Amino acid sequence: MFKALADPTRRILLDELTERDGQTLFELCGRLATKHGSSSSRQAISQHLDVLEAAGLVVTRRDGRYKFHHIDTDPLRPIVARWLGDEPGG
Amino acid sequence: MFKALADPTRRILLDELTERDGQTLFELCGRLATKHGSSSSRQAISQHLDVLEAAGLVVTRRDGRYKFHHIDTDPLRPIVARWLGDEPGG
DNA sequence: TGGACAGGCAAGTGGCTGCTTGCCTATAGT
DNA sequence: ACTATAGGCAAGCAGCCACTTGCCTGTCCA
Repeated sequence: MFKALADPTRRILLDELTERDGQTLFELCGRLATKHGSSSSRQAISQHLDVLEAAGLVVTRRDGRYKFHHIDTDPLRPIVARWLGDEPGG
Repeated sequence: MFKALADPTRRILLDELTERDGQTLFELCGRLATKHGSSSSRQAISQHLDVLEAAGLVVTRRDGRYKFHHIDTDPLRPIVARWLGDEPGG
């Protein structure tokens, strides 16, 4: 799961899904190319999304020929509390 | 910084420093071999500590021929809030 | 001053990872 | 049925990363 966060492109994908949840692959491709100047191909982004889904950070929902990607931040919460000692307030 | 967390050995090192702060390289080597069954060599662990230090997660303090490693959890706090939307209570 | 201990630097190597390339499946519109 | 769109699968390649190996510097103790 930590490895899923290690890649900058994947973090940008999470940023995009945070800003606008439920985007399709092609939408994310366009967003990354336009807003972030990323030159990643469709396959590259698709594979990144696979990694994020395998890590549980992204859940997908199919509707016809579209596949919508939704962010799931639940796995993110305990990963840092491991070393912060479960102090929620900081 | 995320890449620093991507390696399991480095996460174990942070675990060790959380449990007992200010350990030397040789102490950490012994701990990892004994408690975690890690077969990492001294150089490997030294390089991991370098990565953690470069990421700002570990600060070092020299005292004679000893070098003590201290964990710094401050960089950990904002990294997840990026996607959690700064909700401290969860 | 010499030896043991704690740590560092640099080159080399194997495996993993991210990306590309090429082709394929499935749905929507006409 | 035909075409365009949205997405998937698999092989191959290049770069990076973790690890090893070998040697070196600096510090404590007798």
